[in-house]
Amino acid sequence: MSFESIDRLITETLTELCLSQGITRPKIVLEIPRQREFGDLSSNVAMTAAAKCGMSPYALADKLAAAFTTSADGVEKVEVAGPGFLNFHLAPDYFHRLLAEVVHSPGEYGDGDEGGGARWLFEFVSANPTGPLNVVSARAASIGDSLVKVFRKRGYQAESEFYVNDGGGQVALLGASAKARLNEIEGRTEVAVIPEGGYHGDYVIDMANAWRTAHPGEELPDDELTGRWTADLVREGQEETLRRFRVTFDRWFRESEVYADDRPDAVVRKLKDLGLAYEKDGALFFTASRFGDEKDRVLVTSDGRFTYVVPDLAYHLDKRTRGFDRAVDLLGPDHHGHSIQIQAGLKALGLSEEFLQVMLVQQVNLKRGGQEVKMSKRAGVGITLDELVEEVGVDAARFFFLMRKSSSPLDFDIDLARRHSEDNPVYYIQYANARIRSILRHPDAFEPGDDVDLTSLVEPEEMDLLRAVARFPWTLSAVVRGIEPHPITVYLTDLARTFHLFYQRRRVIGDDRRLTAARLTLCRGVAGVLAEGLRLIGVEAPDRM
RNA sequence: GCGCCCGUAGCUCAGUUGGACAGAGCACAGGCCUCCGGAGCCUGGGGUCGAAGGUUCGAAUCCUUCCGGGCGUACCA
Repeated sequence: MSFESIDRLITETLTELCLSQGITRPKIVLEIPRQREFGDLSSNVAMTAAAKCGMSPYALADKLAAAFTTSADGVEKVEVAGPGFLNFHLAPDYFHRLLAEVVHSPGEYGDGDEGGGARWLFEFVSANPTGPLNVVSARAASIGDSLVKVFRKRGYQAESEFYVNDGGGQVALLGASAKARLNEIEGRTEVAVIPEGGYHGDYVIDMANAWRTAHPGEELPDDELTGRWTADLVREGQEETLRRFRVTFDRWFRESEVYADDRPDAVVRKLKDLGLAYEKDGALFFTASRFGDEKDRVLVTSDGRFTYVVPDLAYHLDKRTRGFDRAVDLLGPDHHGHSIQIQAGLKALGLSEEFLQVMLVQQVNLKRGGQEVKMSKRAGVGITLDELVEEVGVDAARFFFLMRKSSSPLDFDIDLARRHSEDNPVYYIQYANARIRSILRHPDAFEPGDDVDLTSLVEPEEMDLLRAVARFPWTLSAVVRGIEPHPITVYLTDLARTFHLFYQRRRVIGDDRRLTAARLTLCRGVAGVLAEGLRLIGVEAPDRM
């Protein structure tokens, strides 16, 4: 009997007992209790529904429990405990069958259909093409990529997108900076001044040199053209960096594409038509304060240019037009004000408030030797994603970025991340997998076969492992509910720990062939879940370390 | 001022859409390799869940206020 069928039987029984009466089924029906003695699953329905059913929690719980003792297979016993909890103890057989499924197709274990094919677009990183990616982008890349993978696994049509801001003033500033660098290289020092707020990083020198190589002897174009050319190069570098970080995007969407059909104009026109825009001080304002913003916002500046929010609104409308049911934006903490503007704008333009979900990914504090490592992309100093990966490796970096909830600032301990030792959680998990693979490689190991008899798996360490395996789909479901991949790292650490304990106390390969076969199968199942879990967070699961 | 995020063990953090005596790692103290990988395991001490009210059968979790910390608050993107 599965979670779902228990859920169903509770609902049916409840309906029978309390009859219609317009009673709505309580929300939380089943959970995995913290304490082992409370069973494998527990339910609080008796307490939440007691008043509505006109019974005491105990009386209701007893009646519900009775429904199970008669008809449920897979459920070993149902107890009423505490203030009225229903505790379900599942039979070992339930877990044995589950394990057989896992081993049969480990890549499909944890698949779900709660998405129902809904189309979700995840936009993340979306860094300006004006410099190398920094570590906040790296964190967003880890989070976004994992979300897409998990959402797909749970039945969503999830896609990833990188929005390239190649149209703004920052790009022209990059162009001016590159020109200054080129002038500097070629000895025209009197015009080799990087403008106020420009880009000082060494990569700009590389860009200048690249320009010269590509255009020998040519005059320098204006800032904007130089900027666009340079930005293209920077963007390619970002894509390459992300590829090395094992993050690829379904689409790179350029701001310039938004301009193609004069869509920013259309946005402004529509807001005007709706009477939600007005002129003041020579600029055009949007009545954002009527849609939850703290004040009205400028759409068109007094010198006739669109502010950032206009093409961005057009871009988000485009997401809807392309047929996405929901859009999720992962933004840096400095974009908070902007996200409110976008939400207000989309609401004004008639989109439902649920359409866009903004997740603010909090900052990353790099620490080395106990000291904070400061960074500033615009000044060209600090740690880039490339440098971080070179120092700690992709596996550690991706895992560390998911060790905290994305809404919490993350302290990234570089020393710990590069340490290949027991206190590094990445290796702790990978080690569990490598250990299993090593057992499976053992000369006395064998292929248990599909009809393996698992009934001998009854020891506490074995049951703990089976329960941990059973929690995997549960964990993924939590990721989807919270739009937050962090539970995966917590889960994998726990699964690895449970395995290490099992390994320490129970020998897999022994004289009893039936028991050996069962335990080999258990090992394969655990390794399968570890590998699939690691895949979802972009971390490798090596057979040897 | 306003907005968002965060205050849980000495340190870093879990705590599943409120649930049954608050968990883990690190650090500290002690133990475990004839035997499938010791990158591992076991035992132990440690917490008025920032504070005070409120809602509830039940609160670390929800509401209010306060205290403390971080970030943001542009006719930049």
